[in-house]
Amino acid sequence: MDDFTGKSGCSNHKWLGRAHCEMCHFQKLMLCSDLSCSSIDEVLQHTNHYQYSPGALIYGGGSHHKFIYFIRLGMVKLESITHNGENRIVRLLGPGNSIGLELLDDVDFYNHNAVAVDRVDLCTVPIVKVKHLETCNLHLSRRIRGMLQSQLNLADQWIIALGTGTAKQRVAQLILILHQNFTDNNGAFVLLHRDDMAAMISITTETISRTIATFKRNNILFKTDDNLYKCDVSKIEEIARS
Amino acid sequence: MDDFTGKSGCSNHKWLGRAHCEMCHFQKLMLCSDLSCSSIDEVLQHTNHYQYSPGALIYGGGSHHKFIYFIRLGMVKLESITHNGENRIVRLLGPGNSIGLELLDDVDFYNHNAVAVDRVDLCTVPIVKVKHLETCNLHLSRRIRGMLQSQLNLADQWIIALGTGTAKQRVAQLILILHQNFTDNNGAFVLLHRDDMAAMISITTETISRTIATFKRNNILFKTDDNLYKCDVSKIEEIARS
DNA sequence: CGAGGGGTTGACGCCGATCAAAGCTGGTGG
DNA sequence: CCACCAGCTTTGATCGGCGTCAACCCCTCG
Repeated sequence: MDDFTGKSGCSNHKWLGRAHCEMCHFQKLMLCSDLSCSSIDEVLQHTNHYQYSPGALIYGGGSHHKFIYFIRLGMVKLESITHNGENRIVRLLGPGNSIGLELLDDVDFYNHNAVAVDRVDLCTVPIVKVKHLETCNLHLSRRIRGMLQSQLNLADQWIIALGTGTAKQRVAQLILILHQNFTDNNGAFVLLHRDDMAAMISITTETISRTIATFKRNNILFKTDDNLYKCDVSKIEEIARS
Repeated sequence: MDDFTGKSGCSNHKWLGRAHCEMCHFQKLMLCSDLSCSSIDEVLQHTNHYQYSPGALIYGGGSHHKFIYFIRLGMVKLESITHNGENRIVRLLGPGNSIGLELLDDVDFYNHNAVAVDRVDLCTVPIVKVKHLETCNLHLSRRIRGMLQSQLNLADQWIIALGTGTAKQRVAQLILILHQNFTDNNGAFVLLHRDDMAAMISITTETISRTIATFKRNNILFKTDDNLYKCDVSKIEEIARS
């Protein structure tokens, strides 16, 4: 189940081949320009491209794979367990972000469970390779710092937006986040499962369901396609801002 | 008011001289060992040591000082404004942490208001100097990444601990955080103002007051000195874990 | 067809917000 | 030195929002 080195997919993920970074629009982001001390080819030989189906576990807090994951497609949720045993989602990440960066700090385990929400495409790079590159590639180390900073900004936004206010306000904030960060090319977004929302804004699934139902009735939120939604942004904002 | 380059203190902060990093236990952390491409002295000439009194604003979200701050002593709160205009505290930082790192990403403004809770001692380093060092000093760039990662861990903990559960549980979690991270050498900690707590756990000051009152009555929390408290850790944990 | 999982809706009770008032403390001025 | 005031904290009474428990609906899958 934890076979990340071989080629064949197991139940929850599928190997799509070595990464073709020369064709990847993330190359300029992650392995930019001048690699001086190590050949980029050497790294690429250890970079694999996988696909995960919805609900699949990418890594668990207890596991110690030694990889960093660069998200190419789809949505990943990072979840932790609270002290009284509940699941809590602390971040929602999309293409361009990467997960597992905590391993750069010489710790043995990931801090969260990472779970695919959508169908997710990602590239895995062995942590030792990233560490090695980091020591000699200025752009990469900057890029990594930037990714951490942006995740920190996300976490702050999470605290501010989803931790305060009434149920209606929180749901509205969550819809705003989905609308701003996870719209497809038609401007529509996928509504998460009720219990995922509950794990984000600390409100019961029933209350969330009720709130969303009233949003639909008031034509603030409407289904465009199967499980695809659009929203009246200004009204949602108005609700979110109390 | 924004004079950070001169020597004289203004109302809310006092210049304590150039930094004496050779005597500072943070040197090994921030400006470690081998500085190859730039002389450390050049940086130290721009590194100042300041002291802030309780409640003083270190920097504001709107201001663009160009400094990174290394906290040497005391407690700093980072606060943001929510969409409906309330203050929300997103992080509590102590000695060894640094604030203002977001400026490394070529943004013009800080992300938060940074306010001294205690009396705070800190060192300021111009952002351009840090950027310069970062490009040529491997240890420093690793150290910065580590600080960002630890702040990200703090933010996650914040989301998990303070965003979930009943009022009683949240207050207990907050006390645990204070106990774990901000005890003096006697094992006691300062209880924050009620409205600061309110800004952390999203609960009204009245409810917080009531909760703390019952904690005191049940001998779970007791005042040892003027505004210094200790707590029965196991009982607090028991409450926090529902 | 039935079983099962996720979503919706309803009824009710409690926790915590809200409004109000009264202690408490430190600072200021007479 | 005391009187006074302002700001913070505590406590009380009341009300509403949300959690809880339960039933039901809808869709998918076997």
